[in-house]
Amino acid sequence: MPELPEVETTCRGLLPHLKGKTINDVIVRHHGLRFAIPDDFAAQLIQQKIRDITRRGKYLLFRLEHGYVIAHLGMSGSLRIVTNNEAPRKHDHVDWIMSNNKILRYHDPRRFGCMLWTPDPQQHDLIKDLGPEPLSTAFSDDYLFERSRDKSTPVKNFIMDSHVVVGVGNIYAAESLFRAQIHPLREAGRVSRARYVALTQAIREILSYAIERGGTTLRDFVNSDGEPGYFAQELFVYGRGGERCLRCHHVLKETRLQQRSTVYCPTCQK
DNA sequence: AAAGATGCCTGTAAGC
DNA sequence: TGCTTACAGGCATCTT
Repeated sequence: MPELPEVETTCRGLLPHLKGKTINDVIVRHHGLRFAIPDDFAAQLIQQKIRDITRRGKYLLFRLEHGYVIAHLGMSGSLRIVTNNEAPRKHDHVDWIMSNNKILRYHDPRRFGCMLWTPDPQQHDLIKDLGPEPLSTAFSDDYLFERSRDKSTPVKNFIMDSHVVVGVGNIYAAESLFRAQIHPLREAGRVSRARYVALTQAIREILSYAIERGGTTLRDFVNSDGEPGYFAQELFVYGRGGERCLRCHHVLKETRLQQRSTVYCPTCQK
């Protein structure tokens, strides 16, 4: 499941292969992604240079000469650079054939991702109301506290809302709440300022560490599958329901929030 | 307006 | 062994 660190790593990995190159052709083998790829998608891209690739939340933004492509990897998507005309495999839904004979190949078994052209992503419905980047100064120590005062939703739901802050998926929500010792079911509006400062810190640290690690692990996007950049051996609670807390050795509890498995330590997290 | 529920998908694991 | 079923989850969108 690509979380923000994997998307950032993808962005950095693709850029040197694609920046300044022209899209010579686009092959859509399966248009049924989260949002159907329209028939004129290829025509909107062909003969355009890729000026830049950036990330907003978990969205990748390809800046072309005219407009942008917004891409999302959903939970099973990946983008990689293919050389030597390697034959497409199952679930390789889209290829961009580039002027340097490389191919940008989109692979997504569950097809929860998307790929679409837009004149201006800042005005696009998917992008325009997103919360701040967790690694930016806009995600200040006081931000979550101020935004949460009238919220009765569980704090885990609150921090996973991309309109509040982007890039905190299920894994990192669980891990950051554990690190900040906050119970995931606690009402967002009833978490103190000091504890939100700790939570903000935890989110920043965990995400930047994962990006750092993702960068060294994924190295290059040529002929390699972009495997997740988080590391099971470094998870304190996610996927460990029923096992013992690594901090206090009590048994970790598991419940469901927004149909998502939610693991926490009832002793450490209040 | 806010919060909870739903649906999109398929690979994997568990159960019979 | 082979079949069936449950589960995983980002996030837009629908319902309450």
